[in-house]
Amino acid sequence: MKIGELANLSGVPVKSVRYYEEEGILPAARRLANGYRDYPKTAVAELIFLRQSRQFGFTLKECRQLLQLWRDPNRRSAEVHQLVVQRQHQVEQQITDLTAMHGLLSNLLSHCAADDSPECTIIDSLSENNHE
Amino acid sequence: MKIGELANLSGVPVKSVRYYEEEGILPAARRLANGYRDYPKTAVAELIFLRQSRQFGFTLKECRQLLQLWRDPNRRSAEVHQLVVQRQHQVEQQITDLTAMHGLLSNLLSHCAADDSPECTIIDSLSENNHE
DNA sequence: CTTGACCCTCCACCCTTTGGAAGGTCTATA
DNA sequence: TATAGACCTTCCAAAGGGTGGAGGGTCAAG
Repeated sequence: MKIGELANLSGVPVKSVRYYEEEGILPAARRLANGYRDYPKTAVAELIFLRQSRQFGFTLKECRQLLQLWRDPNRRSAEVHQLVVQRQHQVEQQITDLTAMHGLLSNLLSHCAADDSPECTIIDSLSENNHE
Repeated sequence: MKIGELANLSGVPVKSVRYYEEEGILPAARRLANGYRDYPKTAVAELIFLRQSRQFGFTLKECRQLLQLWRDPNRRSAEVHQLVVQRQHQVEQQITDLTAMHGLLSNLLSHCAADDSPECTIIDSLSENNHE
């Protein structure tokens, strides 16, 4: 299977497949006589797994670990679980941060006249030094 | 005022100040005879405003707009308001996305045995093709 | 005269992709 | 047979928002 078909079947862009190979996330593909990359059928599942992992926000490094576990028939599911828990914590942290930010933005918005005058409580708030 | 003092007073790293200048977010600083950048006192407030805006998640492009409004005595506060509303929407979208992701991750975690066996429902779920 | 704290510029890297240029290869059709 | 067009290849650059370091200049105190 050539890279275009793999990309189609997996939903991962051709460019990304090549990038993953370059980064060592995927093993270097076999080559046909003309230099084209040649993939086995199993590569499709691998790429799908990779795409799904990325969608869950795992970095490529984490995806590499996940892929290694995916390929390892002797993996311990606890290890996979651990990686997901870690990711879950990051997501929670991000939600916390964004929620706080949302509150602060609401605060800014609620005090602003939002008219044609130059007086602007938002500008004023952003000018305050929260440093130190 | 030299760049180090400006950095100290504003809480923005020296490197970043130079980067902002290079990116055209800040006007090019005057230079002393020895080539050192020389800032007026007002630059401190400018940098503080910039730092605060960045903390609210505005991109540098948006910060440039905000800074222009900040400097403009004839600004319309409605325009500032608009930028903040936009940012607020982005934050809401991100929270929505992350919350959905959090739910999916919880789902993954709840079904995984997390022990020494290789059977792993997480791996299985990530292998499913949600594409097309 | 040296030390140390500043300052300068320029280059490279982080991460993940995407776009494009320049070129090779294969198949189908005129 | 020529050529179009759909593939494939590699390499370089851009994006955002900085950060780190090399290599060098400047200045005040000791």
